[in-house]
Amino acid sequence: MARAKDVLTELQARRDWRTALEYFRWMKAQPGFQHSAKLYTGLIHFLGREGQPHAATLLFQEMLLERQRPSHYAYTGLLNAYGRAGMIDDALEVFDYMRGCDDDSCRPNTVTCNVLLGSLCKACRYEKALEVFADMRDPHGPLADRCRPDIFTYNVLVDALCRGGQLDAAAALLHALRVGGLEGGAVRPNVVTFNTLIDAACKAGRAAQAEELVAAMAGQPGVRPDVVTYTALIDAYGKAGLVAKAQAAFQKMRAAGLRADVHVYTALMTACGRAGDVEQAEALFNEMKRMHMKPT
RNA sequence: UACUAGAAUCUGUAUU
Repeated sequence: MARAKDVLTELQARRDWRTALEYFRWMKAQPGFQHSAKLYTGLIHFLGREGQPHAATLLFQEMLLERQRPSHYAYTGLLNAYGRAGMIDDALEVFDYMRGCDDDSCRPNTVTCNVLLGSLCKACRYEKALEVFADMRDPHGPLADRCRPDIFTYNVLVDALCRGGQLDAAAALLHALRVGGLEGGAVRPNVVTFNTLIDAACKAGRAAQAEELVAAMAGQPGVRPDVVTYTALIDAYGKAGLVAKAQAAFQKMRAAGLRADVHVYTALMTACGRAGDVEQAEALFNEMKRMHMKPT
C-alpha cells in the first residue's frame, strides 16, 4: 500500500505542489487521520522550493494548531521558503527565533545557516551575510558550535563572490580550500566549488583560467568534471563562436561516461544554431527526443 | 530511542 510520503515524493518529483496540497488535505479529511510532523515538514520544504512562501506559512501555522512540534527541519524549511522568495526580514525573524529557542531540537544548525547565508547573498545583504558567517565560525558565539561552516557554506560564498565580480577573491578562496582545506582542514572543495568558479571564469571571458580549473579537478580527491562542468564550457565556447571546441567538449564528456542532460544539449544546440549549423542542431534535437529526455 | 528525514541548503542551458 502506498504511504502518504511516497505519494508526496512522487508529486515532488513532478513539481506538482497543487496536487500535493490537495492530496494532503484529502488525507487529513479521512476520519481519525493525523499527519505526522515529518509530513508537514516535508510539504513545507516542498512549497518553499516551489516558491510558495504563503502556502508554506499557512501549513506551518496549521502544524502548530494540530499540536505538531516543529523541529529545526520545519523552521529551516520555512526560512528557506522566505529566503528564496526574497522575504529577508521574515527569514531573519525565523532565524532569530530559532537562535533564541530553549528547545534544543529547534536551534539552527549548519544547514539553517547555509540557507540564510544563501538568501542574504542573493539579496545582496553582504554585511549581514558576513555577520552570520562570522558567528558560524565562532565556537563560543551565539550559535555555539552547531553551525560550523561546511563546503556548502563556502560554495555559497564562492558563488556570491563570483556574482559580485570578485573572481580573484573567489579563486583565492578555492585555492585555500584546495591547499590544506579550511576549518582545520575539514573542509575541502567539491565539484560544485569548482563548477561555480569555472562557470564564472567562462562568463568573464577567462577561458584559460576555466580550463586550468577543469584540469585541476583531477588533482582533488573525489572531484571530477561532471555534466555541469561541461555545460559551462560548452556554453562559453558556443558564445565565443568556437563551435568545434564545443563539439569536442561534448565528445569528451561522453567519452568520460557522463550522461548528457537537457541543459548540455540545449547549450550545444544553441552553439550550433548561432554558428548557422541548423542541421547539427536539429540532429541533436532529434537525438534528445529519441532519448526521451526530461527536463531536470 | 531503534545508525530513523520522506530530496532541509550550494553550481550549468534556453526564455526574460
